[in-house]
Amino acid sequence: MINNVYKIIADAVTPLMPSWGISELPRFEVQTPKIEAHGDLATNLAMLLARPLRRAPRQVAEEIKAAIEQATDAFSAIEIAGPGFINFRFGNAFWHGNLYKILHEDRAYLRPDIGGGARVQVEFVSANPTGPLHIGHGRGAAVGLALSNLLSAAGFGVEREFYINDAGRQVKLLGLSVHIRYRQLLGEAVELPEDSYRGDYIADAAQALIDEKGDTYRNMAFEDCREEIVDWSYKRMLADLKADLESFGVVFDTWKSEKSLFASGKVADALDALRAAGHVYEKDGAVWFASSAFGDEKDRVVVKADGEFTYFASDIAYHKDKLDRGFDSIIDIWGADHHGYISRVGAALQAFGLDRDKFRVLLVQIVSLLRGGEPVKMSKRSGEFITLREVVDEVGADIAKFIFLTRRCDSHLDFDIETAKAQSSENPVYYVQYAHARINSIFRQAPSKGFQGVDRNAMGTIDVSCLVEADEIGLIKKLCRYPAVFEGAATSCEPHRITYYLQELAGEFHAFYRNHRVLVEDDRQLGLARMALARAVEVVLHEGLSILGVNAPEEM
RNA sequence: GCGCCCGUAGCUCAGUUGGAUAGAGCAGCUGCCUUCUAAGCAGCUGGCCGGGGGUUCGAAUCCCUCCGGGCGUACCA
Repeated sequence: MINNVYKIIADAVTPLMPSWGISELPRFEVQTPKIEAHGDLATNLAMLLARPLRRAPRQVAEEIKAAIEQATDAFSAIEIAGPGFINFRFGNAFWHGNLYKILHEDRAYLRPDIGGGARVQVEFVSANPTGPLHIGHGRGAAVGLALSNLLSAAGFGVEREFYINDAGRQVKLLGLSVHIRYRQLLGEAVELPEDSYRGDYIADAAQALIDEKGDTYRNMAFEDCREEIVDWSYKRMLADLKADLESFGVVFDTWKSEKSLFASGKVADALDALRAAGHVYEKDGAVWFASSAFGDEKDRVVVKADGEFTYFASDIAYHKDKLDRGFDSIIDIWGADHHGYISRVGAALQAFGLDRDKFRVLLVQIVSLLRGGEPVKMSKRSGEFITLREVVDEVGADIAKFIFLTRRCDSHLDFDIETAKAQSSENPVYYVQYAHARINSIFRQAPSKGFQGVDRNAMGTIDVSCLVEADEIGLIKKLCRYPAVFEGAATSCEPHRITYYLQELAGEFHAFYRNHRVLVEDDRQLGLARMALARAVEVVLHEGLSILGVNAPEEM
């Protein structure tokens, strides 16, 4: 809609350019005004032209208005207002026409193609397989899921990836922790080191190891069975992560192993390539990547003096590998505490001669878990924390996801379990789902109210021209805003815009529902038209919720 | 010290990438169930957009500078 109008304006005005003495139009905007009195769409073109033409903006606006009226009858009114805005209004027929597009579930309408098939990889969660997921991972998962759905709907070829940190110190520590617990369970008097993992899940793993392997590793030094135990332990943890994510509704396309990057020589190759290009040097017994040459604050170590690779070394190889796999862009979703890594990873990509603009990071801020307004105490060291699974079991996946998506991801989020659990108006999820359920209820009632045999999947043939009341037209206008919201959300990678839109749409529907009967028994035509409108609302609610990864229930 | 993020109603937060008179939800008051689901609707109250400068037709939004909060600043992950 906006794009069409942009073109109409540009085409209508182009013939005027010679007389204005300009060869190019400024980058003007077409927007939906906040206030209804300002029309359905507005452009700032006249104000932008005022300066180069050295004329009063309203005077320029008059000229533009005349040109547009000459060129098209698409608008029912064109008005000049304020400092020089040109406001456009559409007639009811225009809105009825748009309603048909939604009723035909025109994909090109609800899902404008902005990706053009470009391949995007979204990497998210990527939690260390050393313990259960916590609430922060849940937020990352919800954002990653919604973003993937959004981009996929917008015409990108999306691949969801989970990066497994199965090569570093953390998984070794996990293995050690499990081994020691294992020996304790078998009666040995051994102590857990200070920095090891604790928590019941370690003991559970140790018990499972006994069940599976007996006392095979009982009298062995950790070093002698390290590989087997580490391997066994993290795979067990990973299986749990995967199961938790699946029950949260998140499924990945690929699981990329850090260890495999080492095994295939990609880490060594990447460092060699940097070395060959002169971006690597040795100092103090360590190997450094000269990232400061590419905008990083300082150079970074890639191989420590003890010969171990740093986490950053495999990260360099990993991100190079992502682009080598042919993605047009790669999006990482990280916890906000990792923001310092953005510039160094970007530096590495640039050093390889790759386009670092293809690399984008979404930072997801910390989640504060509350219960009834009080912070929930969590201590990682003692293993006392509430897991994502526990939260999801308590409040439900839909609610958790929706709440995670009610904020921009770079702002802090308070997640109150009690509030989330409450089946009350405090809960925005229900508000939206309820609208969807109400519409379904209408269609269930229809046959008993004189509307037998109305197929709600085929309402595109119903004459809706009798929908002329302010509530009705307003609701249609709201529906027509969806594509623009969708496009904005996709291009800015901000799925929360969909969340807000859905709340607004649900609100308008609830008001409409309260004020007008849909199944009007003494006016069949009006009843059918309103059913068509309700159906369109249902389609858009369903569409939006599906992007958020939230269910749209038919009954509540 | 340096870097990144944030500061908007009592609380939690949006704000269409610089637009017109600043928006929701919750909390607080007031009404609305004999009619398709009251998990709902209508109304009232609530603001120096952290402070101060600047950029321009126009700033919550961009720049500078203070104040205040979070995070980062490892041969940790």
